[in-house]
Amino acid sequence: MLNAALSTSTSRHPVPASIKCGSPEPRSPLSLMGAPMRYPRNTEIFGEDEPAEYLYQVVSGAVRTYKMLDDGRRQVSAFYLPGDVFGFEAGETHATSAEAISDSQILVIKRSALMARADHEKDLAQQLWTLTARELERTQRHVLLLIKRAEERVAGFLLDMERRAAKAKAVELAMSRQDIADYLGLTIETVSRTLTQLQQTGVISLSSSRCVELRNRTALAQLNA
Amino acid sequence: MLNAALSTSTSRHPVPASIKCGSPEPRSPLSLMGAPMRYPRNTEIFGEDEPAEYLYQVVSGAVRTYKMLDDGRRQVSAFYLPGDVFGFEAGETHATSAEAISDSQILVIKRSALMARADHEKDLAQQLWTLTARELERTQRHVLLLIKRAEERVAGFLLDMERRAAKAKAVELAMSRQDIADYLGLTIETVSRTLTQLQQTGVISLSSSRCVELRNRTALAQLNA
DNA sequence: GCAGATTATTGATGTAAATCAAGGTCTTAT
DNA sequence: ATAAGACCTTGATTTACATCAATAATCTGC
Repeated sequence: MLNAALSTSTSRHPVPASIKCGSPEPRSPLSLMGAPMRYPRNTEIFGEDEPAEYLYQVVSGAVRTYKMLDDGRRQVSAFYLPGDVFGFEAGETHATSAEAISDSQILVIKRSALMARADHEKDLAQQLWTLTARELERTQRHVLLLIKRAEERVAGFLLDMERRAAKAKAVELAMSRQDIADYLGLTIETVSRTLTQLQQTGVISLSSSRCVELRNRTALAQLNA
Repeated sequence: MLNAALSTSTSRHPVPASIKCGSPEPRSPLSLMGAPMRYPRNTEIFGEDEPAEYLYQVVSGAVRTYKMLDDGRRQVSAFYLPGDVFGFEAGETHATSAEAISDSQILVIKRSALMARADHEKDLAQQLWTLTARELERTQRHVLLLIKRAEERVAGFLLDMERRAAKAKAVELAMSRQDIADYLGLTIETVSRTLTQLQQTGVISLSSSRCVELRNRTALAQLNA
């Protein structure tokens, strides 16, 4: 009952119901001709160690890539939102598996066709190289998150999501607490507690568990330093 | 004295003094024309956010790249051994700082010259792209290490060093415990204790603090799984 | 060889996050 | 509407690692 009191009166609904979450708008960093495909929630897009025949661009929805460890732990490598390109490997096989987090529309581009074109179109070759470089930068930021304390990891994650998400009053989190935990190297309990704590200190506000409003960006940025 | 007894009689010198550490031999993955430069131990090669004018290849010695966080923590991003190429950025500035771990000879190649050549030499462009992709894979393996327990991180680190080092009976660690700790997101004490423990269980043997013999690769691989 | 500095190890204690456990809330289907 | 299941939160306890502190080994120059 202390529990119920806390959750209904103070923590869970401190924001007007009018605040809506926005979904990101598709962007087009690369002029990609490809087949639009639909992937229902939780379906596999490709598997680890499968030949990397295609390159993917999210049109709508969200995607997670991950690796499974032998003992069942899962490391989520990245989240991809509308506009993002993923599945582009240097080698012949995928380094991770990919799944749709929610029902997603995804542009699927044949790798061989792309590479053939890149062979004589320098601009395209350059764009593909840039894609790899961006992915490297993203992964380096991920490393930087993983050496920090739980609160700092969550803060960094929220800022990243906000930066990449549609400009809206609040950030829609497409992924579950488990997904976030596996991305940040934490447990769902720690993620949940940390979010609650950030809410209690007024840094964020959760209108629902998947919709976060960043109320004090300065504080978050400080945690992310 | 328990201390002294332990360290002198059982743990510290269980291997014949004859076991020598090997240093890696220079390899040449890229035919790089560049100026050979000498960097004394602990000198800076480039700084974070500096314009990335050069690409570097280690000839001898060892290099660490790292980022400093606002509160003084240091994240070591990577170690580079003879043959390795580093400092190649997609953007115009370096994402990390780089320092020589030991006195090092390093080939320094002008980026603008390289890029100009790559513009009409497709093979070279391809090699440069591959470099970025390799770095990405390396960083992804680093992420995978950081979500694991201390013992697993150290095991993974040792296996990586062994794989990259010269074929020799034992692996020479060019870097300090602090460097290793900052790479693995641990403290020097935890790194030290973990190594001691691996030695006590017969998985490795330390002829000196910088020279490790992997006695049970299977056990290490299991930890690294 | 010895003094001082640097680096590494070890021990005692503290703490952030994991684990274990129980409810609560939201979603979906009947 | 209600039941079943997935997802999320919260509390109690444990634990892996950090921190604090001291000593030991190794390196460097005199």
